[in-house]
Amino acid sequence: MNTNDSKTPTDFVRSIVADDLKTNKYDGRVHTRFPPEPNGYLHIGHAKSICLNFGIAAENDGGKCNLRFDDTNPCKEEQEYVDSIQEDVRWLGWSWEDRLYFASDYFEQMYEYAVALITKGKAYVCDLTSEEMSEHRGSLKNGGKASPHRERSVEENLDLFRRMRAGEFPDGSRVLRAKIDMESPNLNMRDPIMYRILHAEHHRTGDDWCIYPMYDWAHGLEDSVEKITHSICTLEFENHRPLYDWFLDELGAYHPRQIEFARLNLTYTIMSKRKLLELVAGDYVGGWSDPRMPTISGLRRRGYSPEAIRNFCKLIGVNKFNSTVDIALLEHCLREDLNKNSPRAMAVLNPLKVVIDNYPEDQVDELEAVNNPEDPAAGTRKVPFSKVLYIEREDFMEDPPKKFFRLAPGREVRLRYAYYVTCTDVVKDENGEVVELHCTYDPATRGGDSPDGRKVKATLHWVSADHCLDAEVRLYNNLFTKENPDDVADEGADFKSNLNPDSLEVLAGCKVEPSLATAEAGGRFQFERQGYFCVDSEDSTPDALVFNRTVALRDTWAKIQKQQQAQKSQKK
RNA sequence: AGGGGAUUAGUGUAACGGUAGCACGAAUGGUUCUGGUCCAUUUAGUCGGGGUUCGAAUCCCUGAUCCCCUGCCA
Repeated sequence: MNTNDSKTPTDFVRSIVADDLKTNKYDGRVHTRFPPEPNGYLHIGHAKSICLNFGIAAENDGGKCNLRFDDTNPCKEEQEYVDSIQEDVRWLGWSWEDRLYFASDYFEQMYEYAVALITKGKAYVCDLTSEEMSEHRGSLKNGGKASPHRERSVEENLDLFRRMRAGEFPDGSRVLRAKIDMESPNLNMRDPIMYRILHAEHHRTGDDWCIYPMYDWAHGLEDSVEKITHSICTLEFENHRPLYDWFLDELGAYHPRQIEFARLNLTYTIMSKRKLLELVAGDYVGGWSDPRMPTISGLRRRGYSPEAIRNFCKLIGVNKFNSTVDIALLEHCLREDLNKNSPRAMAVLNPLKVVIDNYPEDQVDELEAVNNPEDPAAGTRKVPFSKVLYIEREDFMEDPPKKFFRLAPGREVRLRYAYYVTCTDVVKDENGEVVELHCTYDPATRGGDSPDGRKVKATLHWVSADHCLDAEVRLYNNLFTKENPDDVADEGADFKSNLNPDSLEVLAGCKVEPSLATAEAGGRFQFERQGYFCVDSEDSTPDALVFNRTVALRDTWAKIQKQQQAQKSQKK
């Protein structure tokens, strides 16, 4: 079945949207938003949210989705993140058209709304220190107690708040709080802070402001100003919804509906921006776009296609309970897309020299190879064949076990698109290491088929020694050794103790077919019988090719080998 | 005696009182000039206990388990 064509999944969020459309709750409008804080790079978990928000907008007539930066905390946010986020959303294939917004653009409006709330007697300036406020807040089981400043007059509050904005008070000396209910079992309703004083430079507003709005106060207003219909966020904000509703109701402002869904978890992966930042800052990886990172930029550099990621997001569904998706599902979506769309090439990662003894010394055959068996339109190309070749070292065994179908002394195999060859001799060095093979070829099998109908059990990839290009190949494995990287053995250890020391393996001296000379940065290929690879977009040059392994092909031989080894060790 | 949310094969999800289905994974076989792809088959589930009903994953009661909430983060 072609999962790309599978119809749009129905989930509880889409059901709510459909119901609201039916009852004409928002005049038939559907307007969502993706509201990242620009304090890190986007990752595959964000892709789930992006596909949900932009997806819902795209599926409904006239539906819109805004890209909005929730830049209300100047201490953590940077322009670099603003830029990368836009690049990533675009690369994933979505468009916010002309609706690029910043929460910081609404600061003035938010200020006026705050004045309105103060005037209504529903907000007050509080001078408690953060420690005192924490004490006053009470605990999960016990109610809080009122701040001594709770009953300040409207006039005094207005004056104090104006002076907060004017910069008359130092950081942390005062806050503006909503006057709600210090007894509420929901801690978020115990007179939450709306504004704090922060004499910090904001990446967009500079030093225009020294008071900054808190999330709960700001976010609903942002949604309201943009006339969002469905404000989709993650589960941990469920407890904040009463506050979201309270602010908008007290203000009598346009009121979107907040809906919470479960964030994505993936096996062998961390999704916390804080932890990802820790890996980058601590040089555990080569940056946000390291191909081992679950960031969109990392996946892109690794060779993922946007289609694969979008299809993955479609398959995982949307729900209200936490779950952890098997990374194998992501890789399945990847292979499915790459299999259909990547041109094939031959590349020998771990070369073993082969001399075809009965092949003429200076002859070169130009053999025709299929570019993509899944796509006839991709056409064919010529691959040069000559007397000295390289094959994959692991495609030869001197003493092959059962079920090993590849080359061995005296055995005949096919060289893909070329000839049948038979191994006649094995050359070893002083350590007994195989360094060269001698074979004979059957000229009648040119192109790869035997006119007498003779069968071989294996087809090997190869390159011509005189024509091939050298390349570096980077093999990637899971960044963590544990399904759940936070599952740490020792007290005091953290997720970094589960980092996989073999997450990157660099292979030098790989031999690739000459057609790859013109491969463009980021270009994706299937190296036949091995996996999907792409030209590294940062380090590859025409003189020094670098390929990243995006994902290996499924490998049943590896499974058989594992079984055989398991059986062997059982017998012992 | 805090509040909120949730629980369907190994994993992720569907079924909205009417045959528990799909995908991934795993296993087996077939096809194949990639041990890939493709095809076929198999595997395996409603958190427990009560009820309501002709009929319950779905409604009610009850218990268990998991997640979130005491930042001047979002």
